[in-house]
Amino acid sequence: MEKENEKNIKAPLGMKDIFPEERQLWGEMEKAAREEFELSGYYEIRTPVFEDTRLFVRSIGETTDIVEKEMYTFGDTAESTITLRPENTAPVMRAYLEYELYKTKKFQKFYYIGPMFRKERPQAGRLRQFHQIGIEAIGSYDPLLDVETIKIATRVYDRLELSGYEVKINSIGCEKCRPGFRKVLKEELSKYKDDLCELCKIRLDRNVFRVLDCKQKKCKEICKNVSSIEEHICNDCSGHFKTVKNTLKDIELEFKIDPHLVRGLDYYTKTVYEITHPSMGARDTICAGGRYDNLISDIGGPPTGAVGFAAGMEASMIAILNTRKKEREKDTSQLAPDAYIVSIGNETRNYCFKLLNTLRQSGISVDMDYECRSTKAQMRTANKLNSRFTIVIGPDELEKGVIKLKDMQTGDEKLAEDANEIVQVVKRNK
RNA sequence: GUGGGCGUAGCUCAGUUGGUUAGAGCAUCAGACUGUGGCUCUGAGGGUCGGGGGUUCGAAUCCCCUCGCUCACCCCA
Repeated sequence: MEKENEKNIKAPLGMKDIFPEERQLWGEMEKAAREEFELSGYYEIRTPVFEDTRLFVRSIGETTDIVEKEMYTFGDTAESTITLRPENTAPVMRAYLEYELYKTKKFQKFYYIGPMFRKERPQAGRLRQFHQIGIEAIGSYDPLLDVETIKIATRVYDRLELSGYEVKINSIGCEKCRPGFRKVLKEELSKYKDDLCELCKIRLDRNVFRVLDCKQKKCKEICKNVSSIEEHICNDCSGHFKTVKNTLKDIELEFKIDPHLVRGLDYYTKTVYEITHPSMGARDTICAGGRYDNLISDIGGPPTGAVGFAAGMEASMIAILNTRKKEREKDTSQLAPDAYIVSIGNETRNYCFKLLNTLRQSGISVDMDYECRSTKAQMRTANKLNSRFTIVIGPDELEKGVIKLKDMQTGDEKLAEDANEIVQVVKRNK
């Protein structure tokens, strides 16, 4: 027991610290996403990380794994519990409903960025606290919006120089035609029941559609003999799907129809899509989305069409790093200060500190030594920080009232009259 | 929740059939005519070999348990 207590405290399982070097890529992703989203009229909404547990139970589906065993749920009041959001579509819909946005402006576009939580075993690109970037277009059934969201996702990835990703789409029907297809599928698959894997035998009753994306060879073979969703969806869904496909072609967006693409969350209807990347491990989806025309009515609102996607930031990042050149990873130029002040002798330190603040005031990023180290050590630090300039202040400079400026690229040194002159030179070289 | 793999210095790893004070590279720090970086050279610090128990004269090495990480499954971004 005592030994347990002596152990160093670590970050909780499946939760990661992000340090400055790698955070740069996070910033890049966020910037690319925000700019693309806003270019298309999507604006940021921030919802709480906690929600009433019932929101997720109703929207995601009571029998899904997420709700059954992966949610972080805590007691709130005596009667209610709150849950750390496992995804953000339901919270955004909740906000839309709660503020009755549909009354004043039915059609709205939002985007969000932030942490999500699912209590599962961590794996490559899959953590307990992970981050998603997503968009939601609420208040329309227009298939053009399905295409718009897909296009936006690809534009963000293009901007981040991710190559080789694949867009897969499918239609899973609506509440009218899905039950019929579910029944047919179950009947057809039951004929092969003995050959299905153990898991699929269970899925047969629990969630037939999941059999379609089983990875077992035998199950895959069997699925080839089964009729596809496309043959069974209603005219409305079929027409919608056709428009989506044709529009994607019109705007020359490459995609593949994947009849086995099934989503795990209950609220999806009609169009579902996924963006995958081959460089990943077994889990290759970096972005997934689709239409969810029943979600708002499921949680108590008026019938409202909606479509959107969520991209996993950690997963996307792995894909991006896999395709980028290695030099870019090491690029620390963003973290380098414009100048580093080397102070020689203790009596110069106060003067240096004043200069430091003057320069910062003028927009120059600058730092100095706080460990009273030798001149050589301070120079080494300036070099390691990749600082463009070094400012050297010793007793000589102090006495003459000048500032020595060294260009670390050329090695040239010169004397400046005052801080303002330093600012000019440094800014010229930015 | 289920299965596989792996835990030796801050990092990447060596470590022979069990055999003295456990090593290297990189990184860190310090020096090389004391006011100047990168390159080179020299040196230093840093490890209860994940933890606990067992076998043995002797364990990083063999056995058991445990914890951690990781990959995969279920499921999902």
